[in-house]
Amino acid sequence: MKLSTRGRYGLMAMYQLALEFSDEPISLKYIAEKQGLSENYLEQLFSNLKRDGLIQSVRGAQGGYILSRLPSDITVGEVLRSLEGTLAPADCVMHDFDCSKEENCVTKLVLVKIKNSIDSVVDSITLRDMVEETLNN
Amino acid sequence: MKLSTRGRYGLMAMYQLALEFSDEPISLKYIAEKQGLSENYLEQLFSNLKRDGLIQSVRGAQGGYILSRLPSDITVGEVLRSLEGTLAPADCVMHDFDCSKEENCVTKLVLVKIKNSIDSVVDSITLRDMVEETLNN
DNA sequence: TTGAAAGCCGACTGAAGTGGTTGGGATTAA
DNA sequence: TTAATCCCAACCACTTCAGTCGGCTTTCAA
Repeated sequence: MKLSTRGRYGLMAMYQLALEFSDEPISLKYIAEKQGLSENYLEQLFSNLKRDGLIQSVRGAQGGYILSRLPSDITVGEVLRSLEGTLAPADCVMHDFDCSKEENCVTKLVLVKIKNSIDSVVDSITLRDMVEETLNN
Repeated sequence: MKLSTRGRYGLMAMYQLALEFSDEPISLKYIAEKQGLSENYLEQLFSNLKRDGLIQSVRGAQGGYILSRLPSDITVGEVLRSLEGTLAPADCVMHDFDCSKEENCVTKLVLVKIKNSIDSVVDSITLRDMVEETLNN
């Protein structure tokens, strides 16, 4: 029931982008150093985030990445789902899943409750919230 | 962010024990058949559940397992933690973990919120709740 | 104009985790 | 005494994880 490093690292990186949000792109190298992560690995994660429209890239020297939207308009849930896939605790809780033993599966009801609870938390926190939480300390 | 089969299968098995709760032990073979699970695999899971005092075993022919407490007194959280370990979405959220970058880690605040949310859901559902949910359908 | 800085992309890899299986005990009711 | 049952440890194939590596392409700045 662990979040993989993809989700965690990606969130740390997105937080950094939010923290230094401006019209200037920020390089992967900088983010990796700032957060103590592998630049090459982060690259893979950013490809997901870009594909899902959460960040934009600027190629060439002095290039880097920028958030596609305001930090207040990007939720932790969007970031995690982009990197981890659905946050359902089991496949049978996903929309398009056809569970053969649909009836009689009380366990599924429990799993759905867990999923909803996770969703409601991560969708209620934005990158801006995270930034503000830093500033308050 | 998935629950492994350990947690899911174990919960299904415990549900079966709750459903047929009496003073007679129920054999692993029966549970495995009833829920469509591997008997040998379930065995491993039951060793955890027994170690953690959630079930008691009766050896020998006509033996099997019984819940150690009333279904209404065993929560889904206890079952899942016995099988999966802590339900924290990352190691840094566990009690005894010493995170080197303790400060400056906003991500951890988010992870803690996720953990608390999961805990409160699974600790609020008992095996009896699951049984009742079946009977209502 | 040319080199360095950056993003882009696909292949590869060692280590760990998952989801079991197998075999051989020890106990006990019938 | 035998079959049913729990107990235990080892093994295994497969997948996922957490990166690394090498070689592109694009673009700014000197």
